[in-house]
Amino acid sequence: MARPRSFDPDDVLEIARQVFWQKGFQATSLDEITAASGVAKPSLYAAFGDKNALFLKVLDRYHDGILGWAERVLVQPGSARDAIRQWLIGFIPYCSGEKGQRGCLSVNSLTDGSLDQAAVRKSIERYNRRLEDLLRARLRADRAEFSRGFDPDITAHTIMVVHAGLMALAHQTPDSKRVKAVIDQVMQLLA
Amino acid sequence: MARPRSFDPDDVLEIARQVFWQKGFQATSLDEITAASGVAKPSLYAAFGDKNALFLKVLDRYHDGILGWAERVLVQPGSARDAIRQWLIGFIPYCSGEKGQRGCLSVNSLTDGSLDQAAVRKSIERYNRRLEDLLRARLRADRAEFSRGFDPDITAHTIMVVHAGLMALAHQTPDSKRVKAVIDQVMQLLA
DNA sequence: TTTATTCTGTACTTGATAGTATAGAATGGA
DNA sequence: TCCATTCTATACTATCAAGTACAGAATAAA
Repeated sequence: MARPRSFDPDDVLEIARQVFWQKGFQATSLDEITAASGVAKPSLYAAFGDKNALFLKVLDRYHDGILGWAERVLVQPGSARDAIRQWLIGFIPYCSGEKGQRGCLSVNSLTDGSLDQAAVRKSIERYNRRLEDLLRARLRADRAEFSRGFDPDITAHTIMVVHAGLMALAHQTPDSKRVKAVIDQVMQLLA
Repeated sequence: MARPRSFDPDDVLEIARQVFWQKGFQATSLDEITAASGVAKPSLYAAFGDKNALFLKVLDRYHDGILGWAERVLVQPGSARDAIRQWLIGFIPYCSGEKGQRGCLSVNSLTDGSLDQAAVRKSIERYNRRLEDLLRARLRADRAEFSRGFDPDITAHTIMVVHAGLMALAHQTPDSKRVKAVIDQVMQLLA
């Protein structure tokens, strides 16, 4: 029995994500989000809270999206090798070429010294922990694939490091072939 | 025949580096650098130019420091394996524990979307290129160490990716043992 | 149609910061 | 001692962004 909201919050989060992703948290003003979304500041504040809270919602949404996809890919039947390889290959469009230039919102935020808000750190830590858990679980489950000395725990972490490195260097717009070659080489560790 | 400068520019660059490194470019105000260095803004502007120029000088100085060290370590006698291993091991104090929390100034700047100033990109690209060149040159020179299928070029790039990944994840203050385990595992690729 | 309620848009306040004007201080030479 | 020159410190301006007050618009129920 009141005036309904004139925008879809999820649409605005999607637009805000693009702006934050492109320019980073600090450099993004709410006026830019207003301009991009057509939603004025008071409505943004009413719907999402202040700038920090809005960013946190955007980041969580971003994490959920990637985690959902990872859960699907990393649990598929077949060998652990193939599942993990496919998972890494799936990042290539996002860490090479023009599109890769923005890198990964999560890695960008992690390396942003101005974002020491505890909540942002927590969100990223949780995200990384869950990804690594998925990798480790799969490697442990299919341990029979690998040689005797194989260590699923360290390997899971190494893959996380490689993933973060690819996303960091994505800002230099590497060629997708180059990225693929790195992934192929790292996959040698799963043996 | 005029009043001499009352500060050593190199000292100020060192202090500015610490502040920029801790908080990032955007979040660092010149007032903070003034407070940390004791040098007032007009003197900073006279000596270094505006904030962008100051940051660029800081970043170049940072790059030169690491490159100097890399040149020494990566050219030392013995096997390429040992040289590269030692080089990676040398980063451990900077990408683990309390001290590692700030990460790497170069990686942090690379992933900072607000820093699309061409000059900063160039500086980082040049730095990464020179590091990768050093790695590649050493791997090529000692190719005899490795098996027939070994590819020095891709391996050099993979090491750069791992390096960037370690520096990105450094912000989560990993245990140094964990970092060392990753390095040990990646060194398996040099065989 | 009226009304309570919630949303929206304009315009404002407040605070922070990049960059600078200007006056005065410190130096080496005449 | 005095002066030309260059540096320094205070204080200022201008700009920009976060957050908000308030008036008016839109809805559903009565």
